[in-house]
Amino acid sequence: MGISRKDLKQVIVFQNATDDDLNQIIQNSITRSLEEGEFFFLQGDPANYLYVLVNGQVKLLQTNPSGQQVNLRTIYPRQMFGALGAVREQADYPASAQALENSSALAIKSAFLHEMMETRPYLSFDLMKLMTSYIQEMQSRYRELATERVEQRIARALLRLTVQSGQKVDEGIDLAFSRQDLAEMSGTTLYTVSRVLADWERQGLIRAGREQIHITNPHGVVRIAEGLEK
Amino acid sequence: MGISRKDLKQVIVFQNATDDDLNQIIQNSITRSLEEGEFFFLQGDPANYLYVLVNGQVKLLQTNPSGQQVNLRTIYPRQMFGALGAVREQADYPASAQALENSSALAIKSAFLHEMMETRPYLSFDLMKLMTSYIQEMQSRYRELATERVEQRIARALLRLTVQSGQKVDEGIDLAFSRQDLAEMSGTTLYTVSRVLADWERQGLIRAGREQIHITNPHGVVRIAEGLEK
DNA sequence: CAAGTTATTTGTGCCAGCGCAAAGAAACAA
DNA sequence: TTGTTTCTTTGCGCTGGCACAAATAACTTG
Repeated sequence: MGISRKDLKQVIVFQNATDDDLNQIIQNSITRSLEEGEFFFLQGDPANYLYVLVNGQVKLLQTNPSGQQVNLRTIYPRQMFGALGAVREQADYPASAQALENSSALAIKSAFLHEMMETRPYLSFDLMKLMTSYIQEMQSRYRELATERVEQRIARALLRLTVQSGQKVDEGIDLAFSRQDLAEMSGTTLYTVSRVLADWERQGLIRAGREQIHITNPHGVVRIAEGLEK
Repeated sequence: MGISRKDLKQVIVFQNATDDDLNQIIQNSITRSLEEGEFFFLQGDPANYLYVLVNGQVKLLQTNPSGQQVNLRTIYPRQMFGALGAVREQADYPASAQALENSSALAIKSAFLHEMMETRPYLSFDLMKLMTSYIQEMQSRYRELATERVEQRIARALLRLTVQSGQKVDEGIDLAFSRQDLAEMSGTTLYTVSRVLADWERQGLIRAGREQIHITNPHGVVRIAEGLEK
């Protein structure tokens, strides 16, 4: 199952690409399909390809020498990942990309995009916009981790997920993530996440189940995220 | 005191610029000189200018709604800062830039660079390289903050500073930073930094004074940063 | 449906690191 | 020199959140 020009045009970085450009990109790429749990690439691998997720869900994570890992971001369809390598030659991926469910992605040769960018300003330009948003997000998350307490960070993680993937439901929002996921996203442990969620459930803010969270009172969660509640 | 083409060429982002480009940049910019403690811009201001530091030292910091702040990075001469606004129109600075000592910087109109980039691929390209390095650094720091303990983070902060600004001395490295600075850089409090440094001094790793740290045993600090010591 | 696997909850103990406060030391001013 | 400011140290109490372990609970598989 391939990807059409029209699909590719939905990708933020390619929104200004010409049809001819898109065709070239498609010609210089292949589709990779992975099962849940498999990796598109590992931290430290040479960054020879960049990816556009076609379907599924992919987690970007970084591991430190002693094996602990943190979630950097979750990738949804039509988003690009692994693009850092297209900018510097001979770069290595600074993070790993793991499929959270069966996923397929378009793999574009880094060197090819690199070359295209040298003659197509709009492309670098759109990629830069993407990068600035990453920088800002990482800066905010860094600040949050440094200055905010766990409850607040978990609330923020939930809200971020809501924006990215939660389907709005009349009486709340449904999310499908494990305590472990949440812990990695908010820089804490699954034990703490479990306790906090149990607490919120008692307060009637959410209803929690196995690998899913239903936010019944989004406003209350926002208040916690903002640090308005103690 | 102005800045010459030759100086500007030292700036990483402008390394591939033509003389004509550099002249244009100089013509579309002004020099701003600030006293210690003053701000080039504040978080939330419209990002109308980007800066190239000519001399002095500038701290980029982010503040949360309740006023706590974290250090994002320190800028040294010939480095660019506040560039995010050149990419998105109508952007606001996501952080504040404060002069750590009397400093002067070349202020370039964001809109002007924006325009230049539309016709000069090399420019966006070099700026992208800079951005990727920021992203990677923020990702690492985020991971460190999430998974490493205070001692380790302080050691890393010291090493980062060593690379950026420390003059190598035969028997060690001299750094001029306050406990407060170190605390903001490693996401902790000045009390903790003070205690940790006192401890290291007892172990003979460093000698510490008011606003300065002399690393006598760099290798030992590296070991702590790597997490090899308990 | 029984057994196995994976996710979650919860109790308990513990300590790293925070926050406050107060005192000391260095730098600066006049 | 003496006061003032700024930076640093240190004692002390406190607690948020971690670590481990064990019990549930939910899902999967044959």
